[in-house]
Amino acid sequence: MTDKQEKILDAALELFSKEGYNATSTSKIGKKAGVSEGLIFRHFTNKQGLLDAIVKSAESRIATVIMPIIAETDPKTVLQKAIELPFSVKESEFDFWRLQFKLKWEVAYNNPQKMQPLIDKLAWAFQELAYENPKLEAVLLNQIIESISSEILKGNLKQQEAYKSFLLLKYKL
Amino acid sequence: MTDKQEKILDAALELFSKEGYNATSTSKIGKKAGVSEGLIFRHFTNKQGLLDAIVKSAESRIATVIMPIIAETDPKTVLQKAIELPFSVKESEFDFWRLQFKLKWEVAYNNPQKMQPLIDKLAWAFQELAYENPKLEAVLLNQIIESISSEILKGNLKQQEAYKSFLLLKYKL
DNA sequence: TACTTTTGTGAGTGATTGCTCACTATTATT
DNA sequence: AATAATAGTGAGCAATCACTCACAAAAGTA
Repeated sequence: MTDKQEKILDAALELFSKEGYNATSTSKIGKKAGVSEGLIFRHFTNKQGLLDAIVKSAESRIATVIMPIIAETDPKTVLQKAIELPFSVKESEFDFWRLQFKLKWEVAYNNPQKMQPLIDKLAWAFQELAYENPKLEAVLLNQIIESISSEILKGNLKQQEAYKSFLLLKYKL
Repeated sequence: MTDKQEKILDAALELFSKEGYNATSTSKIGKKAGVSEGLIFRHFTNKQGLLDAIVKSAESRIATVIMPIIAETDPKTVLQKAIELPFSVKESEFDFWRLQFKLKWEVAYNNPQKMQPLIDKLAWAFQELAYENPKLEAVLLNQIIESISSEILKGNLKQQEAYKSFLLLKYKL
């Protein structure tokens, strides 16, 4: 991975995230990365290949975030950490996460369930805590977490601290 | 509103919803609508104007769906109707709703909070039912409703009936 | 009927798109 | 030092983009 390759990936991530995949031209990416347009195709074959590279690197990044929750052995802590997840996203990573959510609405990009391991762990936690319907509880909480994330990324969620406490209370944490 | 104008709007709605705004060319819209490309610009000025027309007609459509809930006087029925909302969307209207959700991620399109009246009504219902934090409860339930809707639109939500019952039970309805 | 307005066409516009390619600069291998 | 492989450039490609415009058909009005 050369220096310029990373510059290209960074520029593409920012532009795809802010303007969208189709609205971003390869010429814009080259300009933003300070690189000739042709180099993009040398390294990533085509525009889709550039997106693929970004998505691939995303998978490990997502795994990193989810891992500490999966590894947790106390069910209450699992829920707590899961709820706190969206509130702890750093602003420097907003571009990255915004792109992830955007891609969910792009038919072109086939979206595998990257959050499934987390859902499974949540189901386990709810089971341990003797909830009546642990699987559906897990699906619901995962939905809540994702929608909080997207609201935060869009800058729409006010009084985040109050909302976090409210949720923790709801799950008796 | 001429016959061909509606044909254009229908074609644009379907294409914007399925492929995305930027990925849809005006030539494709004209072809799908069975109309010369130039006619699009005669009636809607430019491509953005076409999207604007769709969005404008969307507002009344959304109001129609929300109205019966706003008009409801029994708090429990308000919650029940709100929860049932996403499960009752007809497949023939999927294109329309999918576009609404897609636009939320387009920076280009300035998104006013069309659901605010519903959130306010939910807050009122929770207040009536003596919930501790009615406003945050309303925000949460609205988020749940929206995320269920998007999961259904993406074809990702299995066992819908079980999930609906589960939610109704959670809110003691 | 004569005239005006609106609806509709389709060829044509310059700009931009994703991408190629002949070429040079740099780095790695022998 | 000579050779090979890789990294990088930028002009140029056909295709497509959103959009215009001169014109014809249809509809409305007198």
